Amino acid sequence: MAVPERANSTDFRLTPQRRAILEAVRETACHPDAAWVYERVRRSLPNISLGTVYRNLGLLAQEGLIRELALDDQVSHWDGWIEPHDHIVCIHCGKVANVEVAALSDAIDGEAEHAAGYRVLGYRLCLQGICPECQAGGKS
Amino acid sequence: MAVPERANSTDFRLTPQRRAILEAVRETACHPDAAWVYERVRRSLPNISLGTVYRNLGLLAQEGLIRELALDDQVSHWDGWIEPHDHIVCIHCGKVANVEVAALSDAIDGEAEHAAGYRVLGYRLCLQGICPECQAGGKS
DNA sequence: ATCGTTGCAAATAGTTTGCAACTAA
DNA sequence: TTAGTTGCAAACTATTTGCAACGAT
Repeated sequence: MAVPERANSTDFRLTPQRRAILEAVRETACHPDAAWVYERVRRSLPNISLGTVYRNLGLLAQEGLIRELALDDQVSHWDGWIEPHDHIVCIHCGKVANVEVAALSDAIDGEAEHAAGYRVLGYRLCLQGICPECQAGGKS
Repeated sequence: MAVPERANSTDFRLTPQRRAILEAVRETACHPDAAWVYERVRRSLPNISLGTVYRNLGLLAQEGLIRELALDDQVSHWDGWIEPHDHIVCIHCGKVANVEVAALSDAIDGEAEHAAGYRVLGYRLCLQGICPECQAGGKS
């Protein structure tokens, strides 16, 4: 369960920019996109560029330190929690929460033989719903 | 099970462009993107513009005549089969096939109470795997 | 010295939009 | 004659890339 502190590649330097990006993604529960991370990191590193943020979000994910989310959005979102889990998106406000659908992995493995002859390696699941706040606000 | 021929809105005209786009999406099993549809439709309507294709893919989906896919791709894909079903993408060649994971809906409903207080309305599932052709081609 | 990394700016890809002309009821 | 639709082109958004300068080993 320990969060990796060290990257996989030997020649992957954890520069101040990368550390700040990693911390920004880890410290929030909001599943941010690149623009959010950019604004957040600029507080401590005002000269960082958006290109560097994009570059390093991808590289950090490649190193296994963060995860790219599979939301149905046209912008990429990122998650500092790298254990396998899924997400639910509020269709009203867009807020994202983590969900663990334990029974799902089994259900999917059980259905694998129906998968048109494909060998099934994994899945991406994203639930849609209404968050507690929007329910309270009278959204149906 | 009948495929709708008529759109939901009264003032939605099934113009030649729209009919051609609809037929193109329905006639193929390849789950095409806008560029593919554009090229296909240009055979019969050489002057159609890409903007019209984009516009009408969205409108046809809004009318319930086609579906937008929830693949993990940065480009939108479309499906003429509008009954609820999911998809599996080959991680080698990108080919998309339909899958029906019957047990899934129940499994997800059963897990709904764990969904961080959200009211669960639906889900998007996309399996990843290796297609028969790539398996035969020696891909692991 | 080397080689990964950065900031900047330009480029790219996919998609959307404004608008005048067109078209069917 | 009106309201929806089209083709065109420009605009837009998210992201990627080329490159010279920088910096840690």
